[in-house]
Amino acid sequence: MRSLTVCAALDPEELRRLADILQTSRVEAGQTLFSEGDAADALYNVTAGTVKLYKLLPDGRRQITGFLVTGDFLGLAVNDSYAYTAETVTAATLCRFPRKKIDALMDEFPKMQRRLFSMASNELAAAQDQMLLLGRKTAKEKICSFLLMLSQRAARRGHKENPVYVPMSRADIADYLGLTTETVSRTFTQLKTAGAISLQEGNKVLISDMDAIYDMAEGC
Amino acid sequence: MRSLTVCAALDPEELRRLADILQTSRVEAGQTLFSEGDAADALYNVTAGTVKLYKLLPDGRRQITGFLVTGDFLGLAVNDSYAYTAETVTAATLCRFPRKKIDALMDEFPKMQRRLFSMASNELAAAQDQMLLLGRKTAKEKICSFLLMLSQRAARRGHKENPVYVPMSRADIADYLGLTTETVSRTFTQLKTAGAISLQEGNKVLISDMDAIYDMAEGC
DNA sequence: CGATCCGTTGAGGTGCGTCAACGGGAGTGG
DNA sequence: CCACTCCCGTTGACGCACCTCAACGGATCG
Repeated sequence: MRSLTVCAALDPEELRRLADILQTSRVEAGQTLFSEGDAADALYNVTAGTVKLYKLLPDGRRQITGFLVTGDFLGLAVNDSYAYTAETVTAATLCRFPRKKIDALMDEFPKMQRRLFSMASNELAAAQDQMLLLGRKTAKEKICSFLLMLSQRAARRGHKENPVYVPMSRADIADYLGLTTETVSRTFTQLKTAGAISLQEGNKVLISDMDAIYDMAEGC
Repeated sequence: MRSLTVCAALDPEELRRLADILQTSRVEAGQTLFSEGDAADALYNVTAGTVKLYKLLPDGRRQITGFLVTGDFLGLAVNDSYAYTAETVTAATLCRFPRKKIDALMDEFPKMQRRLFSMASNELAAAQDQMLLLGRKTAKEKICSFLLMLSQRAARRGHKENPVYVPMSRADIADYLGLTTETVSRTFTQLKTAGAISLQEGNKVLISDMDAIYDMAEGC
């Protein structure tokens, strides 16, 4: 079994119990794991690939609230129903924990609950950063912040921070940053022309002037 | 001692222990409780009044990430430092829990930790709604969503849902919705002219056409 | 080799921001 | 009691960052 972030703080006994209840599954790109409003009967942990979460308005406008990668969990729900849709961006593998069983485990192992709480706190902080981005940053600042987020996340997972792997489409990036695909594309071109980045094979972005990207992410 | 939302699920013994460590304080309007980057040495629970949380960009642009009222808690931190500034909107009373002591209590009383986790999950869901608002809604949709949020929150706390008490300034509303004060003002005027709302004495907004506000909040 | 999807680029429009002015209420001081 | 100032909300005129609509090229696939 792959090491799971949720489980990092657990002892062997707890891990064994967890392994008993999880189901691992492989999902190809572009598949819906669950939809907004579905009964929230499970918690998921991403062990490979990228997953996006999004909410829709009645007329189809979409806001992507997060891109999840290895170690992230999804499926926290409020009223026993999911508040967002989850869809794979790339092929992915996930661990599925039935909610009833995980609730029971949380009572039994406070350390696990604490770990989940800590992860939820981190997500809350990330959500607040994203609100600042959506409410107050310009298109260029949004794109630079986005690239930096991906870079820093890759570094934290032990991958190289540059070039950055950007598996999602322009449409997904736009719906994450509150822009249109055209504006995303134009802004990439601007940054390319300015010599701050260059686009490479395989959906990779080379940040050639990291300092400039840092400054532009915060409007300095 | 007033009943605290964090404590709703606790038994008398737990409540007594909690009462031992909390400090209650009265704070007037416009005071800063703590600033972004400060050492996060305490958790707070609002027992009266309204508090706003915000983040700043280097050039002064501001994003308010939430307005907290009675029962809400604040002070969750990631790296032992606060990720946002907290400031009172109206005069308020708060309970302050030193972090070290609350951490110890959480280990002792899993029910309390569970309650905090559940509140964090709710905040996460609210944050995702706010991202949809900031990234994809128009000014009119934002204002209508905001009024509905205040109305529903008042109802949940046992107050009447209409008229809605709006204690915050146009500038605060603007920084919460990703707009300018002028646009907030103009949009209120539009809604007033359309007969959907009317402004009353004492910072109250009467929603005269609730259905219209509902529809406009989601772009129907 | 047509069909589809995705990213890019251009031309033009617009919703909201910017800048400015004004009026009312609250606080202050004479 | 009356100036005077400050702050807040409102309104108008104008500009622009980003959206909309459209066209096109390359990649993938049957």
